[in-house]
Amino acid sequence: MILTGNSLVNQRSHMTKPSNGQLRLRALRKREANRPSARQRIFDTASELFYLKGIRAVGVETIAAEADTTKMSLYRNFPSKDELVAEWLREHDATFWQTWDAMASRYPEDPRRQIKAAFALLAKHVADPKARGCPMANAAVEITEKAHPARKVIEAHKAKLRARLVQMCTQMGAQEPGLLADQLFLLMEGAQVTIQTLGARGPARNIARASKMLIDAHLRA
Amino acid sequence: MILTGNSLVNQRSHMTKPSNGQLRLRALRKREANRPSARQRIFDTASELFYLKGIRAVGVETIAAEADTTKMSLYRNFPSKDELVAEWLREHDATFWQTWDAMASRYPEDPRRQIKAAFALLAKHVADPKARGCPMANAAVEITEKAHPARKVIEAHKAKLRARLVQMCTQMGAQEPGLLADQLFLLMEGAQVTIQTLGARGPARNIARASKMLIDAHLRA
DNA sequence: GTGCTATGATACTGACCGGTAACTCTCTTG
DNA sequence: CAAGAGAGTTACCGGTCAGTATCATAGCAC
Repeated sequence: MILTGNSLVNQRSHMTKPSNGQLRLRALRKREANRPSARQRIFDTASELFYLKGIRAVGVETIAAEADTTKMSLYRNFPSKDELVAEWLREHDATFWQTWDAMASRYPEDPRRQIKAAFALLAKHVADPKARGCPMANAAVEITEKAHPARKVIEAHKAKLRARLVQMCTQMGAQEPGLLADQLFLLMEGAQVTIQTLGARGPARNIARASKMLIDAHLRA
Repeated sequence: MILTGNSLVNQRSHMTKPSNGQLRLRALRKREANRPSARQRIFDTASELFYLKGIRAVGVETIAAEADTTKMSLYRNFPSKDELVAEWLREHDATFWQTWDAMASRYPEDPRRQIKAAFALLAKHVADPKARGCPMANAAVEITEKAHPARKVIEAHKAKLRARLVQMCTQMGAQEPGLLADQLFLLMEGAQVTIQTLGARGPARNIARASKMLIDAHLRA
């Protein structure tokens, strides 16, 4: 115990109280209508930071601070940073397929148009100067440990995408659907990775034409 | 100073000496004929570890230990870890173009064969189960800081590669050399990145056929 | 009111990070 | 033999890492 002026101040500083001004501020912020839960804020912040700065470059402390909460709330909602990363990718997988299926259902029975729409979406994403490629592929580059919980999410996602492409190419009547699907896959992955080295004005900007030409060549055969 | 038994032992422990056995071992290893310099060992070890485990995943201490030396030797030969990373990529750039030019000079005036040979090399690399894609592209994913010394190395490398492809496609007589070059570039980058998610049996294994078909389609036009 | 749940705040652990100081040893070159 | 360069060794620095313990508080349900 330390004697300060005429008041007793407990040495354990987690017992010291914030000023009244601070208290009122926090109370106000907490009462904000529709304020997302701590879990949601942490998840959203982590998703953004992982994508923009990279997984290893972002610490849990930074995530918590940026989400306007503390590390304890992070660890109350997620078992570990690795699991938070895996969760982020799981959610990305879910929304990816949601978008994909919505797009596909707009052109039922027309795989050609579906693929065209998919590449249009990709072209749009790849033209965004803030984009930093595919979260899955980037994570695969950063995470080399075979046992990391995110790895199976990544591999499953990419395997599913490849299978979908094969399916579409088959429906389209391509003579070598496997080859065409892989070619399209390589174009997609290439576009996402090149924007990180040559930007939106690099090879990625030709992604739509590139895919069209490839499909035409296959269907001509 | 501490009195231990009847001998004076300086408290500063960096003055404590290793056992005679340790000394003899180190002396022997040091005298090994043709043992590369500390700098070389550090550089080689760092290159391998950065590539296989990732840049951020490898600490300077680990590099030094794996190179059978210490951190001090690392910092005597390289100003910082960031510069060591940049050096690694600079060397990769140099050997890349050495290989490329050697390959190109084997088929002078025949850009078609040159490209075929380039993709054959890529196919071989991509089939290696230990390969982890392109060091440049991987580094670009890991390094998000705009000021990092490695960034300009990466961007210059990829820009040069793209320019070379355009040049070759032009020589080949393609009607849209820029488009063909970008398509080939996307295939290359895609192949390197997909082996990290779907392995050598993924889409990357069709890289040679994919490029051939693309070139054929362009030349037919 | 009384709990209960979610959240907040702070301090702490042990490990590791990149980077440096200070000193010793050995080999080479003159 | 002397001088210098290259290399090795250990301890240390301040900072950050992921993860935990402990207590406080605010809102809600009953």
